[in-house]
Amino acid sequence: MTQAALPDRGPDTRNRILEAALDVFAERGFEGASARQIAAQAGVNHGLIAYYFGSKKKLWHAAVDHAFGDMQARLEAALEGSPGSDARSRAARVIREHVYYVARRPAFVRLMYEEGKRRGERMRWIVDRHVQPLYDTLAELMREVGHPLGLDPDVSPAHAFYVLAGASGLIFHQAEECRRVSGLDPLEPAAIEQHARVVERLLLGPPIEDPQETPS
Amino acid sequence: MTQAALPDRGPDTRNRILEAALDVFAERGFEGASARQIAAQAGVNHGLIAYYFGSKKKLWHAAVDHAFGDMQARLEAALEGSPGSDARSRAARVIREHVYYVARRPAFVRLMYEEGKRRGERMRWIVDRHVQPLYDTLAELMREVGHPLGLDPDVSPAHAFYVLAGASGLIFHQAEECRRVSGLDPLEPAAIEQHARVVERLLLGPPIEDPQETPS
DNA sequence: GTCTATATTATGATAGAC
DNA sequence: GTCTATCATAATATAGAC
Repeated sequence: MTQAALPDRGPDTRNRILEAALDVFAERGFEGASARQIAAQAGVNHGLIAYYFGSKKKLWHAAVDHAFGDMQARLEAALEGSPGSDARSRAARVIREHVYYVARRPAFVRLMYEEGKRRGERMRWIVDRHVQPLYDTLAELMREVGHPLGLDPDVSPAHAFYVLAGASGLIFHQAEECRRVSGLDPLEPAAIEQHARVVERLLLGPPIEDPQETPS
Repeated sequence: MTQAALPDRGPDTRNRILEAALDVFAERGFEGASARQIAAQAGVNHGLIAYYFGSKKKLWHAAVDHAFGDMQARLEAALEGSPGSDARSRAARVIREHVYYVARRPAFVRLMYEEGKRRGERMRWIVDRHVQPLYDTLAELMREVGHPLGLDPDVSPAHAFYVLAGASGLIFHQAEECRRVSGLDPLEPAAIEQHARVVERLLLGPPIEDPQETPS
């Protein structure tokens, strides 16, 4: 049961560091995060970061890859899970899946917002490796769905992409602020469901079918 | 003309530090920003920060107050500038004003996103002093406009508030990422106007009047 | 009002004991 | 695999010269 205090817990230690790194990098940014702080949050000695990852920079790369692992699998499942349905239904599934994913991992959104705002090698790396495939998938899906935002076909999909990303994610990115300013805890299940409904309706218009099932 | 290299330029030096502080705090966060870096960007000696503001913390407070000065004046002007018009028109003016403001001062959005994600005294200070009045104004405006998002009256205005803030601001917050992933420069005038149209239509539905004038 | 010098602390990285 | 000790560097803040 309580094997955490024993030695020889290598794989577990490595994962604990990766999870802690996502949280701390997301909260403080790469420069603001200290390796000692990540180690403390993971409950391990700070020397182990060098042992497992070599440097703070390599730890950051590993943490981002780790975080995108889940998400891509979930989005692909949402897209392929309903193969026969129409574009609007698949778009609705993707939107709901995204809202629920983001609500469950606010640190993921914070890291994305943090790194996307600054030119530099980390931004280029994360965009080319992870954001670009997402963007292409979403742009294709929006093309199929027929521009429900009233966009002309020659308008860049970037507007819709960032409207979706911002409308979905900011309330969870700013969860603490939201609590203080409005009294609403956006991480409450009812609030997550409400936000998913708002974003889906916003981007796709009123539902024309039965409501989608709640992502697990 | 070129008085910048002479001594006794007190008020100018102070303002240069405030503008540089907004940029650097927005980009690196409070902890990640160094007073030396702010001084370097302002083109002044780093000792002057202690002279004018006493500490990095007090400089941060002053920079935030300075940044909110503009914005509140602009939003009030947008609300009061068309006293006779209906709620939808005033909401459209506020939304367009907000999109244009955010596009022109991405550092402002970055600082708001940066500080809103973390519990702490800076978040409490900025919310109580600046965000809360904005939220109350927007919530009242949305109540008047009749919940165009299809929200029930008992749904928290927080959903719409963060949908608006995220949909409006993220593309400018992530301007560098947007350029790389899509090729679109969101700070181009045509892109700003396009984004304002998308967000207005998204939140308020298709326009029923003549198009609003472009904010100056 | 501007700048230099320095005290103190914290960081990333490494070497080596167990 | 894990932990302690240590080094070189960079940060904030302060004191004080001009």
